[in-house]
Amino acid sequence: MALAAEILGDRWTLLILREAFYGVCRYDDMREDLKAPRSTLTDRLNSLVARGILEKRPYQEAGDRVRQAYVLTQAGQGLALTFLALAQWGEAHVTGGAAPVGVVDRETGAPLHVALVDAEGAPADPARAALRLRR
Amino acid sequence: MALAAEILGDRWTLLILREAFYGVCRYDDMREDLKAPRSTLTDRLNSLVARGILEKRPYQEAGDRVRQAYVLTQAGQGLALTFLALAQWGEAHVTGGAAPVGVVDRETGAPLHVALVDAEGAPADPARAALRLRR
DNA sequence: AATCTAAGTCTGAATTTTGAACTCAGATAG
DNA sequence: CTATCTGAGTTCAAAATTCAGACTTAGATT
Repeated sequence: MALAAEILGDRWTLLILREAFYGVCRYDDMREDLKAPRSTLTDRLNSLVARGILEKRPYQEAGDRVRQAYVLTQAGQGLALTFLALAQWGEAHVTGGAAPVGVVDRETGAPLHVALVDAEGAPADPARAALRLRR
Repeated sequence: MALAAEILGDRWTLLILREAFYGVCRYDDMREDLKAPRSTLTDRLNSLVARGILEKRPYQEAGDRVRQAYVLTQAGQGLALTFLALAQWGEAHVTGGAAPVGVVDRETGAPLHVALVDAEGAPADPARAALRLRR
């Protein structure tokens, strides 16, 4: 987890990834949303690409020149659960219970949540969880 | 989630919280484990206390003077799922699948994992999840 | 030929982080 | 009682990072 901390332990990186999860993928759009300094944004995007979390994909809209899109890789998508858990936490503990957002199924709109489950999918109490070395 | 990013978006804060989850609660123990500069560690611990994530609790061991312990508050405990999800991600994507650690039930040792579930507890695909404003 | 725009690079000033040394208060040793 | 030790900080100057804002570049448009 030390490496995960190294990757995510940065104010802008977390926010950039949130943008990516929202589907924002262009440099200037992110810059506008986040109001991050250009040099810092460039730097963070490059590290995320170097780490294999984002991918720089050239694309071309009709009658326009080639642009760069930053999109989540498979590994980047894998962070979704972490972000959802974080959003859920913010909802419960930071905004004081008056939840402005919730996690839902994007098609049916049914409420979803992140939970700890055992091998059979039965819910488990997070307080019982421990990190163990595997053999 | 912007606030969550503000709180966690920091290299040391993430590592400090990991220590707290492992049960390390004394300043000097953390300093030794993390090799963080004293001033930075002091600063981060204070912000975490100010945010209500850690609590500074005086305690006294027999024949010793009073010490300070930094322990997770209820809100801090709430971050467990986020951390477990992050550990699970690191396991799957950073360490290249050769997982050194896993999440288990601390009493039975049964493997656990973080998952997205619907209202009935049935598993859902994280790719289907979206953040929505609540009415 | 001049202008526009997305996506940068460059620059010097402001802020944050760092390591090392110093402080302070209570416990314990001599 | 005086000296010493230790946990938990402060303080300080040097080094690294971040910032805002100006400049650059390569295609597309006027």
